[in-house]
Amino acid sequence: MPLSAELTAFLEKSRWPSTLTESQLERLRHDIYERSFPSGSIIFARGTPAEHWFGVVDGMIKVDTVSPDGRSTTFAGVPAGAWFGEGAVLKNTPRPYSIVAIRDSKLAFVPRTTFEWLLQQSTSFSRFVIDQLNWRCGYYVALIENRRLREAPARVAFCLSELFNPQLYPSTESTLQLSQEEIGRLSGLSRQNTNRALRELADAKMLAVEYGSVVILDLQRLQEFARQDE
DNA sequence: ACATTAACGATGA
DNA sequence: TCATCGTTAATGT
Repeated sequence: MPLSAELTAFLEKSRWPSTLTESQLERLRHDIYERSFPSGSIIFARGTPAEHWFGVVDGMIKVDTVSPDGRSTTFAGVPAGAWFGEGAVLKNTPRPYSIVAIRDSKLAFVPRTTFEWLLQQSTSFSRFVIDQLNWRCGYYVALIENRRLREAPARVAFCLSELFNPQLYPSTESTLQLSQEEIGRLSGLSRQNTNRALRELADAKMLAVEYGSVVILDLQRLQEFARQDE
């Protein structure tokens, strides 16, 4: 069965497939498949076995947990163009987080056996996965620093600007279709605080607030504002 | 004090 | 009609 044009284009713009040999690509094309999820749907609940590595072809997903009393914490937002889930696949343990579609989304599924096979077959693929894990680690170190030392606007600036991390999220578009509620979850702030922080950032012309989305106007200043220590 | 939650009307898709 | 937004009031630590 031939791949859809959309999935083919997605693989072509991803960094790692171009480093594979033709026979490795052949197996990848054979094993990979695509599925769609409506906004708000739970793609995988916490605790389900990690049988796949994922690419976000379209839309946006988040990784979060829900406590017994119904409150949720978001650990990461993953925009279109990114690959994720290697941690749980490598450990071969149940997923410690839920994966939820924030918008209507399309995901590429790479089965665990294919993923493991590529790791063994291709040093450049292994290197891609190592780099990916390393950048994630760096992200969480910076996140902890940011959250302990900075005020709300800088926290929001950090979470938004990190969605443009070229290694982890290489093709994020400047309009982020995120409600202020979701941005609050990502930043660890209430919606009301998020709203105030966003309008401060908008006053400084770093971004523009629109209905159901924010438009990044000056990514460099947003990054500087997120990281500068005061 | 301060942030978070609750609650409200207004407004956009 | 429903989601989202901006604001104010109540609540909690």
